[in-house]
Amino acid sequence: MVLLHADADAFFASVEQRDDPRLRGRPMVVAHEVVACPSYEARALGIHAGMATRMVTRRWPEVLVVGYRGEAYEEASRALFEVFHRYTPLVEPGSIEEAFLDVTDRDRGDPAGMAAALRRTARAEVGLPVSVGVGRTKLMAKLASRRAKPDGLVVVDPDTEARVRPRLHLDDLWGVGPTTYEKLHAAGLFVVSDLYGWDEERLKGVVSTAMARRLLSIAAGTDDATVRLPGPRRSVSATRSLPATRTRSKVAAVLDECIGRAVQRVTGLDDPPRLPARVEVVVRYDDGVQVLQRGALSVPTLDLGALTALSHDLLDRTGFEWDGRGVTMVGLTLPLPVAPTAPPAPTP
DNA sequence: TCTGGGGTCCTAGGACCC
DNA sequence: TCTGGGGTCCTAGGACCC
Repeated sequence: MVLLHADADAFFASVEQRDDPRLRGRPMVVAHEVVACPSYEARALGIHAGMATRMVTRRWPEVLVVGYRGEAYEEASRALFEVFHRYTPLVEPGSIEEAFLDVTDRDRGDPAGMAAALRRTARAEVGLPVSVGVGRTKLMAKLASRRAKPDGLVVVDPDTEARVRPRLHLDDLWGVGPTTYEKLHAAGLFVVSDLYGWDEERLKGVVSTAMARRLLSIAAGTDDATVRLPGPRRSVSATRSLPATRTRSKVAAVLDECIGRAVQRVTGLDDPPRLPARVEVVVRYDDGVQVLQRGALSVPTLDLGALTALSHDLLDRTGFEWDGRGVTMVGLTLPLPVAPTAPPAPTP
């Protein structure tokens, strides 16, 4: 197997720098209330995603701030994936800006050459820097692209893999987050080689069944190398951060704007559109706590009136008005049914 | 200092059925 | 009337990813 993991660097910021020459080579951030994506020049100053925008501009007045342009990023993503598909039909999106590509038997024995060609094409035609990692499994390709950033290429060949794999730290594994690592740590497991000698039954006493299987396959070198084509989108969400507020009308107005955006995106997804049967409304408070409320529509619909009525109901149920904290984010998710029915087969 | 504005997947438990 | 074993579907809640 030869897998590539292609990952655009500082994606939102790179799109902005591409579209506005005045931003190129300068520290800048894509941000609303907080920073969503700093350019590499801004990262060099110590700026990272999640910082309050006001703090950034106060401390680094030379940093330019631009707003979030969702449609521009989606268009750039489409162009990027169009390039990916020239190298193989087997493309599994990881997010708007990254994908696994299975190029087994297509790379003419020169995966590095193919990866370099992909990077050149993305740069020339889409105008974006893309880092690429090459490996035998998804994990290896992913670790390689992480190592390749920014704007680089790293190949993990079998010899390198054999050397590196046992020494991988468990919290560097994709899929192992703080909660899981805490459990592994408590069981005395820190690196991949610590898993040698463990079996599934025993590891299931530490982490969930699925996680135990995944970890043991990583230790055995038989981890996931299957690139899966994307299925239909499972949900669409729209959220928006705002300056901490307790004013009901402000929160409701931002939520209404999110409903509009989400409905538009669902409508653009399929023809005819799939209709949500439920709505989830989320609120984040200024102490960082998030509250989610879910509710069912009486009938699946994209009708703005019905969605707004239910969403406002759910918003009330989050208790945002009376618990004294300010609201710093509000939004909603529309879970979508898997495609209703396949189109009828053509009649012979 | 643990976020933005998006997403996916897993698991537990209840409802319901035979 | 109660118990039991087994299956499926749905939802809530988390963990995790960029």
